[in-house]
This record gives sequence, C-alpha cells and structure tokens, in this order.
Amino acid sequence: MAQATIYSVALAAGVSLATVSRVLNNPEKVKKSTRERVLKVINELGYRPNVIARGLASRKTTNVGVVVSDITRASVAEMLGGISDIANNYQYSIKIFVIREETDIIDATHKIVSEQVDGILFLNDELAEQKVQDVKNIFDQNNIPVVFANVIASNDESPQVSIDYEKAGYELTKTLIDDNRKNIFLLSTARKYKVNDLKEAGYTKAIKEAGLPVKIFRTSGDTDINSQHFSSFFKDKIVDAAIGVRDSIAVSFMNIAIKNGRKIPENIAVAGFQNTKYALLSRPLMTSLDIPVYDIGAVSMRLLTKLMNKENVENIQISLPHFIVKRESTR
Amino acid sequence: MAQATIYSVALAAGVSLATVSRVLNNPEKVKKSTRERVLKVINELGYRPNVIARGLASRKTTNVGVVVSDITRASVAEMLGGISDIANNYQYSIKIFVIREETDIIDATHKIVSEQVDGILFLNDELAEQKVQDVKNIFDQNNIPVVFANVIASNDESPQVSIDYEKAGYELTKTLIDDNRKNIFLLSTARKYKVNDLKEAGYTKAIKEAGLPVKIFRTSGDTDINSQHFSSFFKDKIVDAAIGVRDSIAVSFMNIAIKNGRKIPENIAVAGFQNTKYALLSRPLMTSLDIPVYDIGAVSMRLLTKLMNKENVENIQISLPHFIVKRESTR
DNA sequence: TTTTTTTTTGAAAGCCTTTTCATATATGCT
DNA sequence: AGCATATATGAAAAGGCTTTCAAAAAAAAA
Repeated sequence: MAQATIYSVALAAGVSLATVSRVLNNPEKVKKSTRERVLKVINELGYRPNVIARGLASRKTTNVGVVVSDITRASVAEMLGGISDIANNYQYSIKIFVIREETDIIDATHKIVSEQVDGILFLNDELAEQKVQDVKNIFDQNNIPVVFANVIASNDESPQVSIDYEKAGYELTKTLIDDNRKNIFLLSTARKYKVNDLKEAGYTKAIKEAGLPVKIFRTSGDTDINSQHFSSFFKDKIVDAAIGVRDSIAVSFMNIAIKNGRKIPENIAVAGFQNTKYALLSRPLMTSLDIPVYDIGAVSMRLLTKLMNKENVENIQISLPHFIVKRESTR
Repeated sequence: MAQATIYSVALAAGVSLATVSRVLNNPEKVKKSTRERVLKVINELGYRPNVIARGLASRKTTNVGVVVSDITRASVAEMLGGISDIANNYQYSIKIFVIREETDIIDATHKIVSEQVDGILFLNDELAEQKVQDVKNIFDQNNIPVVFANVIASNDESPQVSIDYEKAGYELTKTLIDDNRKNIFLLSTARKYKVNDLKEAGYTKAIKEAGLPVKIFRTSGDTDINSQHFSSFFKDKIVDAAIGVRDSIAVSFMNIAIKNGRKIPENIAVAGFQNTKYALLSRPLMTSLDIPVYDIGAVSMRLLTKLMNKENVENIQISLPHFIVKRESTR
C-alpha cells in the first residue's frame, strides 16, 4: 500500500490540504472539532508528512550538516554523541559530511550548500586556517549558520564552542613544574592541528615562566610508529616528565618508558589530554586533562538551534570548563 | 546573491528547463554543442541542483540512513568510516539515526521512512530480535532496502554482512586450550548482545569438546565497575586463561590480574576481541581477534548500493574473514 | 528532392508540501 | 438586529526539479 499523502488525509477527513497542513504545523489555528477529526484520520492512515516535500515548500529541511575530517576518531564520535542527543530533542536530523585534507574544499562546501541543510556544525580541525575561512564565507553567503565545535576558528566573530586549550596546556604543565620536574617534554604530533598548537603555547608559557628548557618531541599519530620513536627517545634524552597531546600518545610513551626500566611516577611523571578510556586502562592509571567532548558537541548543537531560529544570542563564543584528573602516573 | 536555479540557467543558456535537466542527468541525450553551452552557463552561475527539489521530483534522495544505538562506540564509529568512504564514492549522503533501547522503535522507524532515504544500513545491535523484525517489516512494506551490518538478523533472508562470531569464539578458545590452559574464563557483558551470544556459543563449544568446565563471568561495560568486579574475582576464582568479549574488558582484567600478583602470560593467558588500540596500548601487548570493522561498514554500503539499484545480487549474506593477532599476553 | 528515421528539444504535468490571500462563518458589541 | 471584528477554512500559487509526450530539427535513405 502506498504511503498516505496529505491528499488522502484531506479527502478522508473532508477538509482541504491547507487544513491538514495547519493541523500539523499550526494546530491552534484550526477548530478543535476539525482538528480532532483530522488527527484521527492521520492516525488511521498512518500518515507522515513527506519530509522532502515539506523541505521544498518551507525551505527548511530540519537537517543539520556535521562536517568532520575523520569520524573514527574517538573525540569526533564522542562529540557526535552529544550532537545527536540534542538534535533529537529539537527534531533535527543529522547529515554527515566527511572532508579530508585532499578533498576539494570549495567544491565539497558547495555540495553541502546544495543539500539545503539548515545549519552546519563544523568539527573539522585538520583544515588550514585560510581554507576554514573560505568555507565559512561560502556558508555565510548562503545564509547558513555555522558553529565551530572544538575547532579554533580564525580570529573573527564566528560562533564556536571549545575549551581554553592554551590555559589547559599551561595548567597541566604547571602541575608538573610544581612537582619539581625539570625536564618536561611535550609529546606532540608531527601533523599540525590548531588545538595542539594551543596546548603547545600553554606548555611553552609555563615552562618559560619557570625558567626551564622547552622540549617538544614530535611523533606520529600511529601507535606502532610511536613505539619506535619512543624507543630511540630513551637512548639520548634526559626526561623526568612528559605530557602527551593525546592520551594514546602518553600511554604509549609510558609503556616504553617502563620497558626501558623507568619508574612511573618516580623517575618520570606522565600526563595526557582528553581523559579517555586509554587513561583508565593504563597501568599505572594515567593523569589526564579532562576535555568535555560530549558537552562540546551538545552545547554546539544547542547554540546552532538558536542561530537557526534567528534568536539573538548573547554569547556566541563559548568556552567550556576543563579539569585535571590526577591519577597514579603523577604525584 | 540568490542561488542560481535551473530556471536561471535555462534562461541564460537559451534552452528549456528540460534540457538543463538532461545535461545533468542524461548528458548523452543532448547535442554536444548545446550541452557545452549549458555547462558553461552552469559554471559561470555556479549552479548546483537543489537536492531537495530533485529528491521530490525523482523520488530518490541519494540519502542513506544509518541506524545506530550508540555512535560513540569505537566499533560503530569505525564502521561509519567504511560506510562514509564508500557512500562518497557512490555519491550518497549519510543520515544518522540514533535509536536507543527506550525509544519507541515503531515510531522511530516510521519517522525514518518519512525522511525518504533510499536505503538503510542497520548497525543497531542492542535491539531484541522481535523488534528488529518489526523494523525490517516496516522498511519492507515501504520498499526500502536494508542491510544489516555487524548485526545478526533473524534467521531469514535479510541482507547482512558480518563475521562468523561463533567460529571466531571457537578458534580463540581453541588456541588457549592448545596451550594447555584448563580454567578458561569468558568475560562477557551483563547486557545481552547477539554478537556476544555467538562468541559465547563458540567458546562453549570448544570448551565442551575439550572436556573442560564452562566458566562465564559477566561484568559491565563500564571500566570502573569492571575493576571492582575483577578485584573480587581474584579472591576466589581459579583461572589460567581469560577471553574478553571486548578488548577493553580484557585489558581491564589483565591490569587487575597483574596487580594481584599474577604473571601474564605465565600464570594467566589473556585475549580480547576486535583488535583495537586498547590491545596495542596494553602492557604486555594483548592478543586479540581482529574483526575487520571498517570493512564490514564498507562492504555493507557497497551491498546496499547494489540493492538500491535493483541489481540482482548473488550473495546477500556476506561473512568477512577474521584472524587472531598473537601478542605477548598469550603463548 | 522527398520521404523516412533518428536525434534533439520544449511544454507541461507531476512530485507533496507550505503559505498567502480571500471568503465564509462565528463572535462581540452597540 | 445590525455592524465590526475575530476565527476558521479553502483555492491556488509556489518551491525547484524530473519526466513524459509531442513537436521540431537533423540525418539517413530513397
């Protein structure tokens, strides 16, 4: 049996299309008795408005586009959790767009525009600043609101929600300094991410304030390769503390350190970022800076709903709180 | 400036709408010279067909719906990676639908139908068998093809791609038996997942064949709670091997075992499922049964494209190969 | 050439809604 | 009762595309 349309409902209820539409979208505008009759028919026929037709007529799709670089990253997936929960509350559907570095950004962005989403959540943190700006411009031209989630947008007035990564980096480094560590390494990625740059800036600030040497070691995102890097690391480096820009990097480092006969935290203190399950499944349990990734997703989505409704929002640049979870790998 | 429409293109190129539409959808049906003229205008105006209008007119949205229970689970995110890569190749967009246990399934399913997706990838493995069947029926009634990915669908003819979890469970258990282990525990979840039931069946089969005692210990998915469970575990249980239905459970167990003075693998051999990063970041490195999650996603999506095109597919139930990655936690 | 066949094009209907505008009905007020 | 106002409804246009059918143009055959 074919899906019921608004026509069949109107026919069966003995009213016009307009009335059926009103029952669904402006129920207060139709007399109670009519409304109930129509609702009854809707139920009997199992009618559901065709979302596509509605989108065409109303120029609103109740779809939001989520732009990511790599959906398999734990932080991205976690943010999506927060996003989808809130989207659900507000009846929005989520469309995923994967944009890689090698993708033709401009083209991909135009494609997203042609999909008629009502708003964009931009989680892609692998794009160069200029490219992000280009993308933003295209969305602006098409009047599509964009919220940057966990992405540091250019120094403009773009809506964004994130944490203060620089402060986070500073604070985490400070706890190690306060523990009297003198050779504190930052284990960062070879690939450039803006958030990591900020962590680095915070680290550097704290280190310089303390008059200690800045020591940044760049490695890969790949666990296997990290192991090799870290093995050679211990041949020549003097180190009594290390901060990984990701938990996985920190855990990897810790494991190799132990294999090289170091004691954690006696010889080396180790801390990571993000407070993921990795930090909980390490031995010893690892200190980590907790980033409320789920919340970042949820808050971004909430902000986006406001922008899509053209509510005027007081604060469009939201910084969520972070905190340090101390565990066995530091003192 | 407003988005160009098919009208503006037609006007500027001096042709009718129909011709513009053909240039885009059946280019071979329009004369080369006209085609090039139209294409030129399209380029100049930056015209992109409105996907919604196209969807309404053609009754095809080139959207596929992906139904998940919890997008933050690593396996789900990884599958989505495979799905999105293939979807991209075939020009499909992905819409995410989160269905939780407490959701009104029937209602949610109707909602998905009303979104007019061309096909469904069903990754939700937390639904009771009967409910899955109900959902499947609704999609069938609406002629929407569904592929079950990493979900064991009811014993019918539903398209699905997965691995042979029972065989996997059997083989992994067998390696421990062959290593002469006598008290082999299966660490499973309290919550019922069909895939875990299959792993259990395989485990039980191997254990019984060997004339050993079946020992299943149920714990939570939560790492913190696991730690507590496992701590009490070691007070009274005799154990010389353990298999976690997830890597995280196995790693958690291993850590507690070591804290309780056991040596891995000398006293206890440990293995997990999925071969995730957890197995690579553990100390000792953990043996795990590799499940090609990304591939499951990719292959499902490919299968779905065929079904959406009404190609007739020889084999709609695909079982992907798995293998055991031996590491330090077993011999 | 003329006729036949094939290729190329356009007009118009259709996809299913929302929304505007006008009309009809009901309500309130004097 | 008579008029003004508020409420409830329907007709029809609009949204931007695809697709069918028929007509026009071009190519092939006679």
